[in-house]
Formats: sequence, C-alpha cells, structure tokens
Amino acid sequence: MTTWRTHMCGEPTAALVGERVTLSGWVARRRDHGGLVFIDLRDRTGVTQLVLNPETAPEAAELAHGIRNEFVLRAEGELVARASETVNPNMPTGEVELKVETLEIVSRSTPLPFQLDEENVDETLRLRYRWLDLRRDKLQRNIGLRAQMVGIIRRTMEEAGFLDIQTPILFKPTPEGARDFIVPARLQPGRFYALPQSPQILKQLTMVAGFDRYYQIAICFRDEDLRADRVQELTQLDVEMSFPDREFLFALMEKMFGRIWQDCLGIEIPASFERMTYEEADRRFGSDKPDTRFGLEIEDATEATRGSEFGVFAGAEAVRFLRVPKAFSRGELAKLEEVAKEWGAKGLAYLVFDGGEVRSPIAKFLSEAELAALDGKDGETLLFAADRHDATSRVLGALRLQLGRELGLIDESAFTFLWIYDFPMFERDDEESRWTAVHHPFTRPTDEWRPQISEEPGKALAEAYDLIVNGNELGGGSFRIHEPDLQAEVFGLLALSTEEQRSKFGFLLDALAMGAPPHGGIALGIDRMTMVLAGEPNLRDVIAFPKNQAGVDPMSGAPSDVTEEQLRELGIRLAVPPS
RNA sequence: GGGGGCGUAGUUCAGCUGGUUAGAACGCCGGCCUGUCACGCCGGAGGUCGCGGGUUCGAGUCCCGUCGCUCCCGCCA
Repeated sequence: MTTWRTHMCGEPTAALVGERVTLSGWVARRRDHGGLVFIDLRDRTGVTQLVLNPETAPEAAELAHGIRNEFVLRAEGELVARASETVNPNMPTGEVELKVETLEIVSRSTPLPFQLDEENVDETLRLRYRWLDLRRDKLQRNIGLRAQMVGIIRRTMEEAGFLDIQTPILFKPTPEGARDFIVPARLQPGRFYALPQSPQILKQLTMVAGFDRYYQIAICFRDEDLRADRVQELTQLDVEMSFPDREFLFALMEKMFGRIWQDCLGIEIPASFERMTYEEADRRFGSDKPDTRFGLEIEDATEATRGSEFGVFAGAEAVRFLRVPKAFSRGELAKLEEVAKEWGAKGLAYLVFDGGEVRSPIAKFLSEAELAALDGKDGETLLFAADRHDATSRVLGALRLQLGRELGLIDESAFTFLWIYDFPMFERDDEESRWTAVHHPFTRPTDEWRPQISEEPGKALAEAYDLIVNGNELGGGSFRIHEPDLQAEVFGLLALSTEEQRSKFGFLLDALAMGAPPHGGIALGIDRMTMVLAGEPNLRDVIAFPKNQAGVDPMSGAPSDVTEEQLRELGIRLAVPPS
C-alpha cells in the first residue's frame, strides 16, 4: 500500500466491499454515457471497473469525459458490490466496482499508433512502440513467466551449491565458432575485443580455479542471420561442475524443469526424462531434436528392396519411408514432392493404398515379396527416400514434421522432455574437407573412444548431450577435456596448427596443464525455454526489447552511425559510406 | 548469399477478368446519451494504394526494377 494505491487493479473482490480503495493504473477502455461514465482501469495484475456518477461525484465525472485510452489515473472511493444484473462474469473483478469520489489524471496519452486489443499489428510498428506493445496481456504474461522462471532457476542452482560468477562481456575473438561481434579497443589501437558467443572457456577456467560449481545467467552474442527461434543476443543458463557426474547433472536439470512447469503452468512433468541416443533419434525420427509428441516414425526398407528391379532403391545406401495414415491425392503428393526437393531429395517415390488398389508410378517395379514386406494397409501412403543415409534422414525428418502438423497428429497440450546423448565428436566439412566439432572443440570423447579418436574421427562419440522439449533444442552440454595432451590432439584433428592453438587457446592449454579437475556442464537457452513454456512460436515475443530479423531495433534505431570523432579515436576508417 | 509470402486511411482489412469520386470496422474530432462492460446513436476529418519506371485511352489491379518487413534454406564451434 502506497499513497498511489491501496490495491492492485486485479485484486478487488467481494471481500473488499465497503472498504475505501485507491487504485492507480491505465485506462483500458472508457464507456461514456453522457451522465454515468465507466472506466476499465488496468495494471499488470488485472482490470477493475470504475464508475463515475455525476450526482455523487460531479467533479470526477466531469473530468472523466475527457479521458482517453491509456491515460494514467488515480482513483479513490468506496468499493461496492454490483447489482446482480450488472455483474460481469467474464472478469475476475466482475462482482465489484470502484465508486469513484476523487479522480486524478496522473498522465495523459496521445492517440495510440495502434490499438492494444488489435491482433496482427505489423511487427515493426509494435517494436517501434514496444512500451505500448508490452502492455498487452500476452506480452505481460510472457515477460512475467520469464521472470518467474529465472527466479526458480536461481533458487535451484543456489540450493545445489552453484556459485553465480560473472564473466567478461569484452573478451577475445574466437573465430572457430559463430561469427563474432567485434568491439574496437580504444586503448589498444587496431585491436578488438569480441563479445562472447558463450562463456565456455571462462567457465572451464572457474573449474580449474577450484570454484567447483558455477552458474551464470549469461548473455551470449552470435553475429549470424536470424530466425523465428534465433536471435543475435541470447540469454543462457550456463552451468559447470567439477568432478562431474551425468546422473547428478541430469537429475538437477530435471528437478529444475519440474519446478518451473509446476510453478509456472501447474503442470506435473515426469520426474526423469526419456533418453535416446543420437543414433536412435536419427534412425526413428530423422532428427537430432525429435518432436516425440507424435509417432509417424521412419521405417527402413533398405534390405527389403536390396535386389529390387527399381534401380533407385536397389542402388541406394538407404531406402527409408514414412507410413502416413492417409491416402494422398495426386495434387497433395506433388506438394509433398516439392517439400522433399527443398530438403535435397531428387524426387519422392510413393505407394498409395487406396480402395484395394495401389496408386504409384513405381509399384510395377516392385515384386510381390517387396510389396508384402512393406505391408501397406488400405488408406495409407508410404513416402520413400532413397539416398545416402543422412540425406534420407534430412528429407524424411522434414516431411515427418510437416505432416505431423498438417494432419493434426501433434498433441499441442503435451510436453515431451528428452535427453539425446552419444553424439558424434566430429562431422565432415565437405567444403573445406576437414573435421569440425559437432558440439565444441572442448568436448571430451566417451571413455571408450578416447584412445582411438584419431583413428576413426568420423565414428568417435562424444560425452555430450542435448535437452529437447517438443522438438526444440533447449540446450546442451558435455564433459570437457581436462588433459592438455588430449585437447591438443582434438585441436589437431580440427586442423588447428600448433601455432594457432597457442595464439587462440594458449591460456586454456596452460590452465589445463596446472591441475585441471575433470569438469562438465550444460547451457540452456532461457529465451527458448520461455518460448516453450509460453507456447510462443516466436522468440521476439518472450524478449522485452528484441531486434528485428535484420538486427535492427525499430525503437531506438540501433545500430546507428557514429561520429567522425569517435571513429578517429578508434583509428577506424569506414570502407563503406555511412548509410 | 538463395527461395517463398506480405506492403491500400493512425490500425486491421476489403477492393472481381484493368474502368466513374478507393471502401468497411476500430481509433481520432464534434454532438447526444445515467448501468455499460467490444456501450449505443448522429455527424465529420483522415489516402504519395511502399518507392521508381514501363504497358495501356485508362493501373491499387498487369510487367520490370527497387526498398522494407516476415518465414524458410545456407550459416548458427
């Protein structure tokens, strides 16, 4: 209770009837009857109806005629029960109203650039007037959920003995990963800091420093192109522990998510999450982040069609298919083929089992035995990909997701939590014909693979894991390399010369050589977690002040030009004219 | 870097196979209204049809270019 208000606008109930109440908030709507005026007064907690009666409060009623949407008011009076026929069952405070005696216009508003209750407002406009946009129910809820979630995260980590340690924002460029945001260093002309893509190395150093358990809600910067689920500055829960144990780490995260879902949504989730190897996820779902809210799993027909007369099948490394519970029309199949081609397929072979017939251009090439092995039921369509194994995964994984959505197979109210583990250490970069790290270069191989990663880098498995919820990668982590010789071996496989290793990561190798404990951890995307929690398809709607897809903030105009003087101080000359 | 979609009052949208003065709702301005809750009623203002060019007797509509936004691919250790 302050001089501004005795209650929040969402609080008045029948229990408060008869009390003197003062509310402050925004005008959500005004209904001016010429005599009586009704105003819906809103704050973060809800809405209460104000009634202004010219007979009992002539000054306040007079003032109310000039009030418009989004004015800020302070209203004082008696909270009264509404007559039964005027109760509004659609609002939580609908049984009561504030009979205003004193009204104060605290702050006025110009006419709004858009209506707060209008749907589909152009996003540039929303971002330009973000302070208004944020007043809308949905964004109030999203930002509120996010704050609640971060509170639970901090409590959970503190209880488990993790120390919140801040790491620098101005750090060293790390050209191995995403593109860096670069910051010129005025005190060191011609040199640059980089904004961290993640505090990865620094958190490892806190382990070498003996802090044992570290966490941080860290902002990470990646200068890459944006998507609905990707921003340039992301917030992550960054966690690291010494003498790590995977069961301990998984259980801690499961406890944290359990609390978040319970407190924020009132939903009980499994006490421990399902687990799946990378190989199994790829085999069954064609993805390393499968959405397991629905089936439609990929089936394999490689062996069944090995000797087929259909050359495309017989000659392919893998023949795999989706068994879709629908007999598609020719037009639908043409569209699906377009999708398959977008994902790199040359075409889309299919068998439609429809009314006792098989509709398909390829059926005539398949033997009775082959058809029998595929076991098509009436009303089904089998969609095939025949190619290298990874290509069939890509195509069928994408088709599966699209069909899951289109055919309504996804239970939108469900949450499926899933650990994926046993990731490969390396993948081949065909363009540069070298190995790159699947997770990052500091990830250790599994104990089994440790002695032999250099012999078969393409097969080596990493002690790495991802957490997937409803097909969204919420984060991932690994156990790290704490032995300088192993780290050097991995750097070598990644085609980093000894000189590069020293210049880029010398401090890490030095640290590992001075008593580094085994350590490992995880990082979870706070923005994406909020997205899943709030059921938002777009990351920007869970971030208070996001930038658009071009990395521009329509509100402030950032990024912007700097003055000649600023550039001169930094020793920088532009090679492109200022836009 | 590539592909798809969108761009018409302040806002959300309609505008047909090219054809008179580009409409509606909300918002805004003026007036009326004492139980509304998307209050109601009467009246009014408000448009570079993103921008440039072309085709045509005539372009919001067709064509070319361009800009902006958005979704996706690439990219994101």
